[in-house]
Amino acid sequence: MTTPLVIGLNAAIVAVTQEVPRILTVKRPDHSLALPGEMVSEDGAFLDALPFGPLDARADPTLELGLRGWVREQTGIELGYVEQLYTFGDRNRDPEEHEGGARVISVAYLALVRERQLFGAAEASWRDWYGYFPWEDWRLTRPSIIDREIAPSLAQWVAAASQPATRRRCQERVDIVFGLNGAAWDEERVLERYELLYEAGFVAEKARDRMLRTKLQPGSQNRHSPSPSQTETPSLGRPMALDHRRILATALGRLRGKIKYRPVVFELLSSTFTLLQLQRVVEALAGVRLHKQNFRRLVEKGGLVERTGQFDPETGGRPAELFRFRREVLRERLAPGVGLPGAIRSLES
Amino acid sequence: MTTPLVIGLNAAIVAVTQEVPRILTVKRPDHSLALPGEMVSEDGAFLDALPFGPLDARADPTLELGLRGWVREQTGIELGYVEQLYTFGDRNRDPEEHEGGARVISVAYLALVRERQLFGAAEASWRDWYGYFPWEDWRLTRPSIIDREIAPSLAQWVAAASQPATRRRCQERVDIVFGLNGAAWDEERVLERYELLYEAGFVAEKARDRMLRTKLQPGSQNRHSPSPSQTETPSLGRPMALDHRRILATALGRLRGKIKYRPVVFELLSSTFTLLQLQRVVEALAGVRLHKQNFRRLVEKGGLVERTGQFDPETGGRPAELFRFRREVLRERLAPGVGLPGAIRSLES
DNA sequence: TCCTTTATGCTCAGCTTGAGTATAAAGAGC
DNA sequence: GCTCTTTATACTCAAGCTGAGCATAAAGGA
Repeated sequence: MTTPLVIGLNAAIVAVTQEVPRILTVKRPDHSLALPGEMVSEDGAFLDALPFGPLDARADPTLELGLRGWVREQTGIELGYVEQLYTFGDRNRDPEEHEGGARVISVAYLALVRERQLFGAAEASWRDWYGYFPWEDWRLTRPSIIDREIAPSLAQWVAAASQPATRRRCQERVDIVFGLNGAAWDEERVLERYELLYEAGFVAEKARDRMLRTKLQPGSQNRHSPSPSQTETPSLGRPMALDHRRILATALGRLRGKIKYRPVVFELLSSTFTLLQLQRVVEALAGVRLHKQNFRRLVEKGGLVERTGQFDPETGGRPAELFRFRREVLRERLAPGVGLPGAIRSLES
Repeated sequence: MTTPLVIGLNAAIVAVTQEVPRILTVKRPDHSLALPGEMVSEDGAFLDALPFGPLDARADPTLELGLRGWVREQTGIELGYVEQLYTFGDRNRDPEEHEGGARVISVAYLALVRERQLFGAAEASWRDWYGYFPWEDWRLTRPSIIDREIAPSLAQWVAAASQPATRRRCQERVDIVFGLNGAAWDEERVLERYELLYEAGFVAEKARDRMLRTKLQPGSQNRHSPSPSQTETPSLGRPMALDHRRILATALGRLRGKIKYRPVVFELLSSTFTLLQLQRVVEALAGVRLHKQNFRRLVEKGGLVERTGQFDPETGGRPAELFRFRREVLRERLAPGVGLPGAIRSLES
């Protein structure tokens, strides 16, 4: 009767150590290796994957509890801050497994953990997330990969479109999304950038998915507006298993948005910190450098932190005062709803 | 082996007509009627429900396409703007159906449609969403239900807590969430408000769920910190089936947030409109009155609209110019990322 | 013509933001 | 000790945005 269904629970578990944002990955056998003419990850037989576990429909009372449960089992990490991200349900998300049978719907979560911790069972490791998205780190300089590879490749892709109107739309999209030709870089558009590269065929996942899909359904023709130049398609960024890089891009974009209006960064910091440490973590997430004095002004005036009176002598220069997060703001935050033009409080209009 | 799983697709379909925000509901037989001593909706044998359809794991290539498909079938509405909201997966979301068997995970979507439209099959109707959340409409005045019913009821609930510390925390939460005792009203906290009322036992769904749950699992004791005074528990707002009011609250909160930073309101308006019409729609969604001149300044300076040169003579006073949405802003929006203190564009820090 | 109603333009003070300048406090080298 | 380097932190200033209101314009009706 009904096709069997599996609910997968994926976690993008984020930590920041030494100014490097990291994501917890596990090794997953590369099923595509069995096929001929297949792109293979550098490591050979394994691909990076986000920690994954199926929902136990009988035992897990809640999706989130299910997630916490097997993350604990699998990595020894007790998750703190957890937030549901998105539910991925496209068919052929997972063209490899379950070929005959079950369809996998994945509910993805974002989790923030405080510092890197040791973990137990599975073959897990922390990886710099900019390894997967080298074009996202603008802290030191505009990433060279953009001008060296992305822009030319995408230009080719745009040029390959037959209709002039299509070409214009594609060009516009490329410019907006990657901040080219005068458009500003918007650090939140992580997912849009990844999806554009995927569509254009410049990430390894695209080629892999196409190959697997045609193998599974030999009759199906997929028509993408402009098709990538088949000559030397670059493979940008480190690939992941299945659609996990898409999930990670979603997580990254969401997190970059969220730190701007909710005090979630503190989940990543130890209980006391200097303002520069705080700033560095925000910068690591946002992939952008910030103005120090203004940052400190904002944070202090926002009542987000309070002084401890203690100092960190390890700064190299004048010792920095240690601060702690003021949990009270969670309750105070009276008007996080900035944005409505002139919300009338007095109701006498 | 595995408990059977069903993926449900729920849609909160929103339209605004004559300054009333409406939600598309269908009638659903009230399964709890079969039980003794049950709270019943005013209509008797039926409860309002959000349109719902199961995912066809074999046929639907995408969750969103599945949703669009059966919304078309069921109501004749062709959805335009659709956005995934949240995935609800708690066990006992649906204590009525599937008692022996399947667990239902619901992926909820928010959809915006342009004006009210006619529809085809099922018994569907548009309802003022403030019927479900009478405390959310602050346009004319602070809703009287807050001081008349909510505040006293919640005060009782707080007082019922045994621990002083618990009492303090609950009081704080009540104040923040409902804007009492000096806290400001935050129109985005729709879900928090509903959940607080649910926890405290002042919405009909709580009593119903509790009854059904204890009936299904007679042994289970649920312990909520303070339990509601069993005397005369009010039933605030019109109830819905299952957890649909929770889903609706999620939709409302999300929409109220989104209109502030993405031009989605225009999905609800016809192609040309006066600025006051635009403002009224925003106000209907936000549940708050806005300052007219400042609203128009913001909208115009933001480049969101352009004049048509035509005028609407139906205003009652001086005719208002008709505007249209400038689709280009979708491409322009160069820096929607307001919020990072001093993002350094020049990268020379 | 006057009044009412809505539309629209303009002002003004207070606050926030972006970008600096200036000063303080530590350690290292002499 | 003094000087240099390094980082921390305080303070300034102009530009722009926000909240609130005043003023004028253009219609219809008494």
